Amino acid sequence: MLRVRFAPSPTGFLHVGSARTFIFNWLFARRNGGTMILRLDDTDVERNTEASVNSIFEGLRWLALNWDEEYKQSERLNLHREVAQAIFSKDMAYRDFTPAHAGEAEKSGTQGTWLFNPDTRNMSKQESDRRAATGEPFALRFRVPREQNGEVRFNDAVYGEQTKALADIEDFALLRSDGMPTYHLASCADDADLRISHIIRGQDHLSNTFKHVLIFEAAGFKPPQFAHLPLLVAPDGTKLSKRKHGPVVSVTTYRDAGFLPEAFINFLSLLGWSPKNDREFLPLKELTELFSLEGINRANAVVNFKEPAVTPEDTFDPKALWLNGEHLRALPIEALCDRLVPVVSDAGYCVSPEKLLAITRLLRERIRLLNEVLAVGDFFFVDQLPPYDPGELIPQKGDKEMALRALTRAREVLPTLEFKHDSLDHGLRAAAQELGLKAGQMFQPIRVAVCGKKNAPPLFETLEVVGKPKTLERIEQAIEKLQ
RNA sequence: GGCGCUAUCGUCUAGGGGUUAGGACGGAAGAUUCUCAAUCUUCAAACCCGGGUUCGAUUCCCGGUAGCGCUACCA
Repeated sequence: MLRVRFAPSPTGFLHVGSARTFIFNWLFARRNGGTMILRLDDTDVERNTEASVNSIFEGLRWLALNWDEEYKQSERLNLHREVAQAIFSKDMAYRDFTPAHAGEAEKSGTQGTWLFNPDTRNMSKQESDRRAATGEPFALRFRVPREQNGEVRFNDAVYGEQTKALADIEDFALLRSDGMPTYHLASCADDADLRISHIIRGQDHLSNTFKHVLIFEAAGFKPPQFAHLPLLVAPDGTKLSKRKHGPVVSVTTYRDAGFLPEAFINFLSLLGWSPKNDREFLPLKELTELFSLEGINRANAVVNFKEPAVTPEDTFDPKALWLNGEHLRALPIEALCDRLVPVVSDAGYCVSPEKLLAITRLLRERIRLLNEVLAVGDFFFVDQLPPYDPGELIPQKGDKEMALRALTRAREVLPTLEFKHDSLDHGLRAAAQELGLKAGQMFQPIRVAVCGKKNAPPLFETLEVVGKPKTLERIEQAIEKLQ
């Protein structure tokens, strides 16, 4: 039975790297009829927050990819301790009475590599037992059998055969001095207990995997299949981090900007994985059918945002924006309209369903993010147009006088027309001809008058939606502006 | 410092002992059009460096360089 897990540690919001790991696990599970497990790796009491747990669920809920089982490591501490005890009883771990953080300076700082502390590693069983009996706190360390001169090996589904000399692996901790399991122990104990068959996770764990193999074997478990994913990095090449890169790496930033979850998933799936058939636009269904571990790449992938990020162009990878536009346009018009409802109402606008549907039709090819309807189609929603430069009313190769003539003629003609595409088309073209204007020279002043900007959807359809009273009112205002 | 991993257009990637090194985004130009967008066409744009192996390497091997990761009683 194929079982995979996504195991975030709740120390911040859900970021895109984690989301991608989740997505790859999900795709793999669904592709192969396996079980998707969500496990909160919350053994670091110091750094875990409830807010982070909520934020992770919030992000996952938005993705709308379901999981089948759910666990919390903090509720499984007995299991972790049992596994630690089993390893200790085989003498493959030992007590380290060094106070926490005491050896930090020598360990990490300078040039030498810290591997173990001979004093504690070689402490006699009698002394160890005696000191433990007095209640002196200790951490439990794995006794890496370095004297065997052997190596640890495993076969990674992405990176291939991996080996590392035992002599290069330090005596890592299994239990902290407060009795809490470390990540390595808890993770392996749970993976074994939950019968995880494939561990798909970030490449930052590739080096750790040697330790994990050691734990699995010491505890008598068969290690699962590992598949490490290349990291998602910022344009500067460093690993995406919440601290360094801020909200641009948060899943909720994408949600709040008006991404469609299916587009977001599509975008992330293409970072570090390829279907190898030149397809880029991939709905979830196809992604699920196409996904395989063989398509996973080994080199880190850059999420191409710009810093400092202010506009969507800066904040999001251009391909993400493009893909979202594609997914937007692939949606049936009613479905897109439904997605737009909360965007419009959250902005404080009140529009009838029929009108919003008509607006959706006009805007769908002009937006890449849901929220762009607000900026691109503001004139559909507001009563009073925001201020604009009256100079915009002046058409190509024309002057103020021409704009005025076009608008005054429009003011005369429009009341007599039915506000439907064909009627407006005939009426306004005829008017242009009478005035000796090109169609564009007639239309632009009207467009700017009604929309408050030069770039907008086609004129007749737009007027149809804006309606006769508002159109005339805005033309009137434009004429005043020009005079 | 030690160990591990990686290296194809600006970015995401395909490919692989002999190719005009393919696609996508983005960029440029053009077509279409009442503007914009969408759409279509075209163009510019890459095999990190040095040694091998070979008739022939971007591809295989070794070395270098660079980047990233791990090196915590974080995960």
